[in-house]
Amino acid sequence: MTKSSTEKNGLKKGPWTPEEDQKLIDYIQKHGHGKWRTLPKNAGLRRCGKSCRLRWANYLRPDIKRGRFSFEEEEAIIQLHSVLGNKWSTIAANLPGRTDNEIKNYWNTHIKKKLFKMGIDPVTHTPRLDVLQLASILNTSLFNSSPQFNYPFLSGRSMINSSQLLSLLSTLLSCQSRNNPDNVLNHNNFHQNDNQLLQNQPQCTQMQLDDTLQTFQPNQRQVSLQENLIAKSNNPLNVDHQLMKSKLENQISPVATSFTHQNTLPNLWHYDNISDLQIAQSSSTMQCFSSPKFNSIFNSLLENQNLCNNEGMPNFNLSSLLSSTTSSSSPSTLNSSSSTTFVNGTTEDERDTYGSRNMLMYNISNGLNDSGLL
DNA sequence: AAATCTCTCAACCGCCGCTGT
DNA sequence: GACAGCGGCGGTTGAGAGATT
Repeated sequence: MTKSSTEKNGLKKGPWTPEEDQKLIDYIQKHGHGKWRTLPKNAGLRRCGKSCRLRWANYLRPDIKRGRFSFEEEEAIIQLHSVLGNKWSTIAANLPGRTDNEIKNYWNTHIKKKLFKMGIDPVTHTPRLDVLQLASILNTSLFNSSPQFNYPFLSGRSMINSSQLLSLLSTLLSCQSRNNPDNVLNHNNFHQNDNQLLQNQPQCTQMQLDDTLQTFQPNQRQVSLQENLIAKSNNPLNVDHQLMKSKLENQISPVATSFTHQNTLPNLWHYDNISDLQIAQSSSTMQCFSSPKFNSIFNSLLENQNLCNNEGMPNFNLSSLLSSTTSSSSPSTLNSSSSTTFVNGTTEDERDTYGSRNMLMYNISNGLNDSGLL
């Protein structure tokens, strides 16, 4: 039985016809909405009240904005979701002309995937643990012992742009998990399509992986967003998440706030305005990933067939991996895995680095500071 | 050109909280 | 306080369009 032919208790279900839409519009324009239970009968519709309310709220309402989500709207959704979770109606109240259903769909079909590919857990908005552990290994192996790979503008820092590493490693892990896509996603309560996402990753031949490495161009917006999320997850000001959440929920006005240029951040998804800094980052990253050392580590990762255990957690042997790939590293580098592993977030160095860069804190409502408190 | 696969999003379902009796 | 009715919300489904083989 298809949606279009479904009938129950004499009530029609499935897609609405233009005639039904017109009847509903005419009735509401004349009498207003509300009393959804009795509305369909009065309007001459063979639909349940719920169906009418949904049709009106999600499609027929005159103030509904159609079309693609803007980058500003996307930013807002991510920021609001990081605080509110799946409170789609509350999120929608802050996006003029957007419905909760529309936002929910957009989240599930676009943003969630995008965040996942960036190495961010879309549920917690924190870096994926599997990616973090790999990043830790690579960071330790590559950069602590290879000063030439440090970014010029970060010279002297042992921890370089980890979010770029996260992004690459997320890609790599996605390829890696193709043989067992459940590995990475089981613990995230993902939508069915998310497994498809991983299954759709191309088979990782060496040539394709080389291409991945050669063409990997970190996007500054991704980097900024990741860094912001990392900062938030480690910022002591954000510890009381519940308090922040309730403050925000109280603060959010049911009257939608429009997003002006001044309270939104520059659109960093675009590749168009690549700054010198980005070029420097990209070229340095290219240098890193084309290094023999990186290839060595990377090949070891690929050869490791037991990357994740049944719980979806990384399950590789750090010492064997490092000993097989970092023969030129100093003993202190090898031992440093215990002190620099990201398991609970980041190192002291990174807290310092990311904590000062709340680059993408979205100004959700006037009066809220960066921690979400008044 | 046809078959198959993938993605999107409108619509449904079930649950929950609020309100009135 | 208990119950019923209703509206609202979030999770899920599946038709159909578009992309790929």
